[in-house]
Amino acid sequence: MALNKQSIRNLNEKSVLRQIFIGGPISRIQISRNLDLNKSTVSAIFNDLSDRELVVEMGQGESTQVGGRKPVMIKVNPKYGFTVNFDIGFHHLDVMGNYLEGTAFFYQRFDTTGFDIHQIIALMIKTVNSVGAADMVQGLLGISVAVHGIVFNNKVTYSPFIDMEDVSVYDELTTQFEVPVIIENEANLVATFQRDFSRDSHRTMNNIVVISIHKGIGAGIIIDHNIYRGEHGEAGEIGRSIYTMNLSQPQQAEKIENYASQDAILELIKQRKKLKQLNFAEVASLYEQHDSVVVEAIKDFCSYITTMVYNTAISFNPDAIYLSSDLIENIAELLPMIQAEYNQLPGEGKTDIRLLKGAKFASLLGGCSAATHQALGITEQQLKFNYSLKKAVPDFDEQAI
Amino acid sequence: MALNKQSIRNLNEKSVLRQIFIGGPISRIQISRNLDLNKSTVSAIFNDLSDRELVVEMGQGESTQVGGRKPVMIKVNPKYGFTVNFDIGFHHLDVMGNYLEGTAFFYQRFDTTGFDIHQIIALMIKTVNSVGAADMVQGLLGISVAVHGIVFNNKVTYSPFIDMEDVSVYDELTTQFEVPVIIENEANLVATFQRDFSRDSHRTMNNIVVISIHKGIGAGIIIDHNIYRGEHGEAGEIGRSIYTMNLSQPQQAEKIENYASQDAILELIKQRKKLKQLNFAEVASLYEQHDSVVVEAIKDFCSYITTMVYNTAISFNPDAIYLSSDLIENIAELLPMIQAEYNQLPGEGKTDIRLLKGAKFASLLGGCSAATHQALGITEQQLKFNYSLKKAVPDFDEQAI
DNA sequence: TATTTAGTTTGTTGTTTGAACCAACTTACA
DNA sequence: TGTAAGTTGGTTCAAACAACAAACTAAATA
Repeated sequence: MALNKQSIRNLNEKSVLRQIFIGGPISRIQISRNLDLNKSTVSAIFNDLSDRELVVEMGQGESTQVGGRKPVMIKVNPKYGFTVNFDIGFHHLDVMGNYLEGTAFFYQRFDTTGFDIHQIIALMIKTVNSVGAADMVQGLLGISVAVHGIVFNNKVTYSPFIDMEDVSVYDELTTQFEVPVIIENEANLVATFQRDFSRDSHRTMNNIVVISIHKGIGAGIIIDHNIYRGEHGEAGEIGRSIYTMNLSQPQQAEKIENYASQDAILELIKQRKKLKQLNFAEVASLYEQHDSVVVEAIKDFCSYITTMVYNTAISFNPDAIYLSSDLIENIAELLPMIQAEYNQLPGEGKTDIRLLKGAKFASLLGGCSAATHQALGITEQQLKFNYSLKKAVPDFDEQAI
Repeated sequence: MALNKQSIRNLNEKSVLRQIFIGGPISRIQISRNLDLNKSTVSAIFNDLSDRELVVEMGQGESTQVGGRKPVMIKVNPKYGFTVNFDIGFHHLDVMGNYLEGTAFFYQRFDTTGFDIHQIIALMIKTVNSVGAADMVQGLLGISVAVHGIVFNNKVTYSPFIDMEDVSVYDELTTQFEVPVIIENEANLVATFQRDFSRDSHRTMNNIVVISIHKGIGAGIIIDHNIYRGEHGEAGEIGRSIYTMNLSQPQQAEKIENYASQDAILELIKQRKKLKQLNFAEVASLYEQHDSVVVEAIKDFCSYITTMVYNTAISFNPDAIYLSSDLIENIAELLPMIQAEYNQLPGEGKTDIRLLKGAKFASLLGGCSAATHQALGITEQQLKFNYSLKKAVPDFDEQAI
């Protein structure tokens, strides 16, 4: 498609809106300079956006220079509307409500043990209806759902933990609420979170990979600022990789997540120590006590992860690889161990390996980003969001992020 | 950057030119329909392009319908100019001259055994000067160089087979010829060839991976129609992957290409059979004779490749994976063997595994595409080229492609 | 001749642009 | 303290320009 008349203003409008989004409070003149658009054009577009109440003026900025009129600072109107974002976990449903610029105003975790997919969807619908935010121009703008499985075109094509019974979450929510609905793989949303909410890097990252290690192992891949899904949404399912070169019996090849996932490690420890129950805090505690079974299991875990990280770095050569794992988060020694082992492997100028900060709300916030992109029609370009949870999760320490 | 006034016409001009490129002979009205641009706009843009002699009218098309004026067909002007494209091999330098639309008019292979990089560059410069094509509007439009190594931003950062001595091929050629010069990794150019020259698929492929198995093993990755290079041009160096999970001694981890590359397999056979010399045709012949050493080595080779292909398919989930390998090309049984073993591995709706057709000239033609893109300033969008070698390589059977 | 389709011409519309202008601020200086 | 000069932000408005729609010409079929 070429540029016909409508698309021009449309695109420039989105570019200006994006500048206001990512540039925080910003003046018209600065937008004009950033976009190489005439300032009168920017003014005209601002007036349109302002008429639609998408953006608001917010007092004057500083004239730090040699004098001259102070700029009028512009920002996204947080009262324009909000998104509601879900994460369907194994035994819980997480919900977060976010204003347009990302600030969370609501968070809740529901226990869904024993729920089937119909009950979960009913709970989602009920929750969306209850999460009204007052004084909004538009109200609900979009809904996102993080799914632990494979998703393609808003359809869940593979769900190892929850039985989807051929129910389409997308259809159910779309018919109920007439706003954009996004169903997306959890690892992809975590990667989106890292891209749009993180402040952990000064340099701009074009390509990042998030390796999410929980029940299984999956990678969320951002290439050229966009989620890379592959042909059927199956890209990054690196837990299914085969590392055992058992040449004589290819049929017996086993995927790596069968022994390298957190669940596999926990299961191993439980078996060896003949335990019924075991959680990550307990593993961490046993590890601190130098329990030999746990130490050995963790050491193997690190080696597996290191190899996977190394091969992923080689395949994708991203700017950084982020690890999202409760085990690694709970045992402080693990990340340095993995990094040390990684650095022993051949190669120069190795990829940065980092711990994903703020993993607890990552998929929800990533979903907020995806839903907001969709709601504003800015699907091609990256946005940057406010990281502010204090209203929704008062006891959460944001400084740690 | 937003759309300022200059960029609009510029972009539409490129869109029209691209239509003419990929749409073969095409009429103004068809372009207008394809691009959703008014036909008068298309006419105006055509006149501009025609004034610059980039495109030419070529007689009338058919009016297959119920009557009406016949359309005037338009095509790219093959006499506008040409590109010169090199492949620096281990012991040879390949050169091809191509008209704007891809047709090869010149091909030569030079033996460069014993040459250092200075001599190779001197030979390249001499060759470009001699490859004048007559009656060209612009003459030389661009130069491409395929390199077996890692390239980033037109700089060779790693060259395992040729000593680059800190010489910049890019600088040498750019100062000598004032046209765009492109230095690019060989596997990336082969992937570009597959994208832009291949006729082997009806469906449009967004994402493809070419695995090039020669002295080493590297992948050329096309994501969303563009070469994916990664942060430092190192993406797809999958030969460096580690598959041995020797947990106790990570230092001893060995990269897969040390035993899965063609050179490794040939070396193994040579050792076991105590041979001094061995080429692919001889291996093929020994394999047909059921030579046990060769059969076993080839069987292992297939298993290694299958595993690499499987893991690559899992990581990237591309539309198809193409294999470029002399061994697989020379022994007809190999591809079916790999495919069969691949299909035994778990997973549904598996990625297509295919043999790259026309491997011999793939990097040159991929370079032609890259150089032409650059010369026309169409870097964001895909072009499709004419596959015609008969003028340059009369004895080559194009039907096999 | 009626109808259909391709392409051109011409005047209209919408968008960016540049220049002039107004607004508001800082600094210098009387 | 007051005022003029200089600087920067933002608005207004006519001009430029690209895409567009409509009317037209050209050339085909039935």
